Amino acid sequence: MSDVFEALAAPVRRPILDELHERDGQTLFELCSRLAMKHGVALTRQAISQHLAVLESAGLVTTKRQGRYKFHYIDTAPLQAIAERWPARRRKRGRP
Amino acid sequence: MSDVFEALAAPVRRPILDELHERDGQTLFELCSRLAMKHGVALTRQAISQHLAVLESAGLVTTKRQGRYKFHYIDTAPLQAIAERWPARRRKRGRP
DNA sequence: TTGTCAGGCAAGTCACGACTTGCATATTCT
DNA sequence: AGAATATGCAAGTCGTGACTTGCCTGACAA
Repeated sequence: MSDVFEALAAPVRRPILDELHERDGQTLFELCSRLAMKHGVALTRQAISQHLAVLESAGLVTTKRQGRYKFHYIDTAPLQAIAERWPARRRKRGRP
Repeated sequence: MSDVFEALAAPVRRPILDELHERDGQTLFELCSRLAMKHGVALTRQAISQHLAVLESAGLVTTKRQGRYKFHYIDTAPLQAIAERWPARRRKRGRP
């Protein structure tokens, strides 16, 4: 589970999740072009591929191979677990 | 808000939040000893201090100065926002 | 005032992660 | 078969962040 935090650390990986959240099941090339267009991400294909590998090993992205294509799907389950690790508390005293 | 992710990236900073979540309003020295005891964190006081500064600038920790003591409080509000950025979706197709 | 305790500032080292470049593999099309 | 497409592997560079060390500031007590 600690992989999730490190996966979200890099600023580029958040737009990747945004993209997959908006349009699930994209291929690597698809993601590259859409990230460049809408999110201003100017990275090589290999860079995006490495980021996807990190996200996948963190459980935030699952993949499905089909012929020469590899489709990427977002999995938001680990993200929900973050908020549950430190549940909201009542305020003990007034702090500005 | 992107500071929150970078703040959570370092593995040592998560036990710090755990400690503050369990016992809110600790001082720096208090945190150091308790982290060493219960979480096996063997870091210098300055290291913990720097981590607390990162957590504070990310909005995850607030502080209150009182005499020569500085009390630290956890703020879980930014953590809830993480889960809301990528809301859970219905599964589009069966993926293992 | 002098000593002690809590915390802060600054600079330096060091390792790890992010990107790139270059080549290799596998699948589909003609 | 051969070319084009989609992706993977490996090594190398480079910057940034995590820790430490050393000294300084401010508050309280004797």
